[in-house]
Amino acid sequence: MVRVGLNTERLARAGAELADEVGFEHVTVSALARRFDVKVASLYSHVKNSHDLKTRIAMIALEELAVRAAEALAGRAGKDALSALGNVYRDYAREHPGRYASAQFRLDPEAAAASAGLRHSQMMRALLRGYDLTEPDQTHAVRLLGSVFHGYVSLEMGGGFSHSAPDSDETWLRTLDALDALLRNWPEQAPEQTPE
Amino acid sequence: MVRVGLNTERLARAGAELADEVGFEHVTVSALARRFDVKVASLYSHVKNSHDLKTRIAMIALEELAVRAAEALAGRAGKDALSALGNVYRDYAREHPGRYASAQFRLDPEAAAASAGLRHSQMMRALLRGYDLTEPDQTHAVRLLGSVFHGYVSLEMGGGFSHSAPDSDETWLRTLDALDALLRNWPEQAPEQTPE
DNA sequence: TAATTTGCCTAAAGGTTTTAGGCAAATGCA
DNA sequence: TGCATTTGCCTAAAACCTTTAGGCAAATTA
Repeated sequence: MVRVGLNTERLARAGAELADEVGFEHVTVSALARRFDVKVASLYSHVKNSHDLKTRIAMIALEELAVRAAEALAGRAGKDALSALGNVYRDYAREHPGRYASAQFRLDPEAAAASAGLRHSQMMRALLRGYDLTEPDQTHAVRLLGSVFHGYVSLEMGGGFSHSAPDSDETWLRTLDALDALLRNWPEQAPEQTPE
Repeated sequence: MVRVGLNTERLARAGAELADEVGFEHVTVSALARRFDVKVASLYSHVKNSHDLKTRIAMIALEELAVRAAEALAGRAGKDALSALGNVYRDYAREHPGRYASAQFRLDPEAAAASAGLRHSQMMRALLRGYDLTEPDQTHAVRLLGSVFHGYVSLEMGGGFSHSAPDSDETWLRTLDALDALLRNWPEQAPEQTPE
């Protein structure tokens, strides 16, 4: 009886690869066992359950994204930094669709705290130092940036922008232009609207 | 042997309710059968398979969203229309989280064509008539708006903005302000950046 | 009323999840 | 080196979900 050498780390990494190949929603403990040519039950010594496996995959993705983001931001500021950060998310989603999807997996509070999630918002804040925003606008802007990046990438991955002109690459560039313009020219709180 | 009176329509509607109660990802043919107190196999006369069921739920959600959006836009223009449309998506997601999630379900081309998807982008375009954008900027703006609305709502639903100040409602208002400012002041294509 | 269609059923096969208990390989220690 | 312990993968089994096939009875139509 030869041992394959499974462990939690290897399983999670293989799970991440599997996610990229078949989609995060099709990652199963069974499929992972098959990939190691091992019986399913064997995995349960290394991973608590299916949810645990998915959580670990998500943590890998968040970590990889954070590393790339930090690299991308190093030495850049302003629009240059904005584009670089946006491209990190977009490129990662294209290279690793399953991992990217996993990063949206809802983590329980404990996992969330241990994840790279906080670093992501810290990097957004670092980026915003190149613009002239103070609290609470900075927080609003962090959330807006996150929304645009995530929203754009997920709609694009879902095929929302394909098969219609103009090219999605073009829109992406214009989106970055628009965000930059918006951040440089962040509006005051709008006066209350008076209906009629 | 009493008949419950199943049909495709009722199943899809019940599926949508189920989605709101247990989450779209936990909608199963089995659970739906249980809800009608009927054997699982019975559903397969009305619904092709699990994927078909989910597709139908997504179509319901897209349709309901389109109806709400049309109502919200009627008689409004500019920022007023922008806010109304954004609130449609956000409020729908809060009232019907499972249905909202289903609207992100990737439809195959045939279902997509038959869905209310097109009406959604047409309404975005209608909204943008209140701003001064011509093609291809209008398309860019449609995509940006879709990204922000979807991104914001899905991050907010995922708990991304909770437990931290300022309030998510506040950010939402400022996000609408920001989008309005951006659309009123849509930037020219930015000059190419020269690295170094 | 008879014929047809339709609706729900039983049966069954195959896949995923998860727990329990067991044997053998690897490791640690005398 | 030899023995004890730990660890890794196994078999077995229960529970649940998906899907197909074939059947009988209720509803519909002629």
